[in-house]
This record gives sequence, structure tokens and C-alpha cells, in this order.
Amino acid sequence: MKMTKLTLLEDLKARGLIAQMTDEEALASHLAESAVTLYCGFDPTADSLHLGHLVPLLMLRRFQEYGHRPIALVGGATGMIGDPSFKAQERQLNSTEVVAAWSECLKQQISQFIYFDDEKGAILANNYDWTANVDMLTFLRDIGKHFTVNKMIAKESVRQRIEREDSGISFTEFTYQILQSYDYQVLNERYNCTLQIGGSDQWGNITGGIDLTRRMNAKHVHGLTLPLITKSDGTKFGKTEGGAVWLSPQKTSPYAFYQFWLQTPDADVYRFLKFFTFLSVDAIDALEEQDRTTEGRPQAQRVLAEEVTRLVHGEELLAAAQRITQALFSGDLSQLSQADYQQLQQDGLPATQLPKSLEEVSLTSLLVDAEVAANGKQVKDALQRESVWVNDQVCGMEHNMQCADLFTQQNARFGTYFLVKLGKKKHHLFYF
RNA sequence: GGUGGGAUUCCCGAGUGGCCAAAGGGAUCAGACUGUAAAUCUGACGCGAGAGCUUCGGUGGUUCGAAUCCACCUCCCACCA
Repeated sequence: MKMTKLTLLEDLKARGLIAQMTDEEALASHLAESAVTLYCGFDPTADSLHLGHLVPLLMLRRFQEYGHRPIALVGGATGMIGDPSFKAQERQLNSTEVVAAWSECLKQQISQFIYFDDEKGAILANNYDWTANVDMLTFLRDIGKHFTVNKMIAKESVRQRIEREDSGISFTEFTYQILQSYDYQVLNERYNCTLQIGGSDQWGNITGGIDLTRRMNAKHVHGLTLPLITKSDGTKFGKTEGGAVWLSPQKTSPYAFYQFWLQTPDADVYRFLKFFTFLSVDAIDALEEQDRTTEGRPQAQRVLAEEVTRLVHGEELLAAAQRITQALFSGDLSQLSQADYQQLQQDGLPATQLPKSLEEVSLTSLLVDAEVAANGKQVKDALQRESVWVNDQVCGMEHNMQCADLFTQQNARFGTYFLVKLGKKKHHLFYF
């Protein structure tokens, strides 16, 4: 065990959390000298943040834990414009009201991850505040004059859009980099912010801000980007069949969230522990070593799921997610109490009320309607392999048209609940 | 503007008058093996429990019969100007 504490940059490097940064030596000494104010922007493109935002969000916290001061910037203005960086197509604009509402949602979420309490705590800002009322002539003369179109066009992030014959880029989106650069300049002026972090796709926007700050404020500021999170099998990280994994418990239940992490492939799990948890690199390495030398199932996935679910949803909802997991995967439903069933539903196990009449209703249509399966074929396939359960009853094709006999008061748990399982992992609660 | 090529089921991509709900691959779902992992193997994979119903850019036509032939339209690609 190392006795000396790693510097922040050393720790970030060891975690593989740095994609690019401006002059490393200058940044390292800047961070060592004093408490640095840094910022990261989050554009409101939905009513919740998702897993893609988690790494930068945790990054702000990592800085905070080392005594620095984060600014979480909600992009109330930039969200109105749309970031073209590495996007193949022009984005649909959202209305002012929608963006404002989404901005509020993001504010709520962000405040869970960083400490805002005291005088020296983090700052929550919205770039709408200093962007909305800039008049056009001021914008063009005071800000626009510092940008050369030559340089803007040269950015890798907009290159493909400019070179493409079929799609192109609107002036609106093209201006995005100016807006984001202006944010940095304003934050530097107001809060002495001297570091901007972001995903690696933000490098162009960050360097734009560095240049503008130097020109307008005569200040030398820094930038750092985080790597894109990749999966060993080449598929996109953070997606499930249901789409994005959201941080909002209304959009992705803590149970589903916990399950998402629990199913992380071995090839990714130690890397993800470094990205998404605050466990020390040494502790993670030790865990990897221990898993390697132990027979059977590794501990890493459980630790990862536990840590990240706790970070995002808190201790109570983590416990709820684990309670459901335990109940569903232990194979013993009889130990569930009536209160447990009520809890399962509240805790985020997908649940559906049974239709009044089950005559003429097939199991396939019932499960498809409840979105347990995508189509009847999948259910039919599972039925043929006898991998559908209604409570403890295994179902085959012969049960397909017998819903009325399957879902009876007598068969229900506590007179109302049915736990339906399709395959090994999909669980659904039905009730009268 | 001219000439040639193309648009097929979630994606890639075969199919050029009946044997086509349409090869093959990928993705996805389920099973076996395992560890709620990976790899491998098996099955499913337009919709429907089923009878059956609806597809091959769009519209109309030829034909007993069309993804396949004809006409027009829409969009894409290549070369020429």
C-alpha cells in the first residue's frame, strides 16, 4: 500500500479518466498551488440526465474532494441552440418553455452529486442568465470579433457537417461554439474559473473558450477532457433494450439501474469501477486480484452496482433494489410478505393491472401488452421452452389460452399478486 | 442538363415470373453450459395462440400468377457536362 496520497491528476490518470488536457505541467502546478474553480456544462436535451453525464458529474465531485470548487453549468441557453459537435445531423430545436423546464430538472439532479451548502461550496449556474439579454450588435462586435471563421470551420467537431453534401450545418448550430466559449469567459470573469472539463467531444468548444478568455480577459486558463466510455464488445455504453439508462428514478427504476450494473461484463467491470466509483485504484486492483484467484463468481459486479446505485439513488433505494433482486433471483417467492409485494411495486419492479376479463386473452398478448416481451413470437418461443412462470407455475404452450385459469383469486399471492417471469431475467408483477 | 446504376423484412445484403414470408451475416429474444459475465452450441426472428393476414420506395398496369416484366412518380449513387 502506498502511503502518500496521489495528487488529483495522478489519480485521474490511474483511473484512465483523462483523454486530453492543456499543458499538463501548467495544469498540475495550478491545481497544486491553490483551490481552483472549474466548470462543466450540461445541456438540457431531456428531462433527466443519463449515464453519459455521470462521469463528468462525478468528475466535478472528484475535484471537490480535492478542495477545488466546481461550477455546474446548466445550458439553458446553449440547449436552445444545439451542440453540433460530432453530430451527423442538424438537431430539432425545443421551445423555450421546454428547455426551461428541463433545465430545472437537471438542476435538481446535479445538486445530488456535489455539495453546494457553504460559502465555499459549489456553484450552480445557468448560461441563460448572461446570454439571453445580449443584444445582437454587442454579440457581433464584442464577442464575434474574436473568432475567425477560418478557425471555426477547421474544428474537427463540425468538419463532417461542413464537408457533407447532403446535410450541412445551420448558422445557428455553427454559432454554438461561440456561445460555449463565451460561457467560459464569463465564468472566468465572475468566479475566476480557470478550468473547464467535459467529454472528449467537447475539446473544440473548450479550446475555443480558452482562446476567448485569453483575448477578452487576458487570462490563461486550462481545459481537460474525459474519455468516451467504451465497452469491450464495441457496442454503445449506457443502453439497454429500453433505451438510455437515466439517472432519474422515474425514468429508470433503481432496481433496473442496479441490474444494469450487475450485468456488466467481466472485461469491463474493473475499468468501470475506476470510472464510476470513488473506491481507490489500489482497492479496485486488489478486488480484481482477489476475483482472479477465487473460484466462481467475481465480486466486482456486485460492488460496482452497489457503489453506483448508492451514489445516484442513495442508501434507501439501493436497499430496495437489492431487496427486489434478492427476492426475484433467489428462486424462493414464498418468503415474500404482503408488504414485500407492495414494496416491489413501489421500488420499481414493472407492474401491470390485469384486465377485468381474462377469457379469450392469450398469455402472449397479455405479456406483450405489459411490455414484458416485444412481440408474441418471443413469448411463444419461451412457452415452447417452458421458461415462463406465473408464480410457481411453469407454463407451456398449452397454457397460452388459459389465462382465466392461471390468474385466479386462489392462485394469487395474498389474493392479488402474480409474479411473472419470462426467461431468466425478466420479471413482471401483475395484480388484480 | 446528359447517361448509367440503385431503393428488399431492425441493419448489411442475396433474390430478376410460380419451388419466396424471401438466402447469408449482424442485431435481438429464448434454451443448454456457466456466474443474472464472456465465448461456444441450439432454436426463434413480418404480424397472429391458431385459422389466417399483410410485405420487397410510391402509384397504376401486363399476367392464371410479380420482389422479379411495363409505365409514371419520389429519393439516392456514379460518370459525363
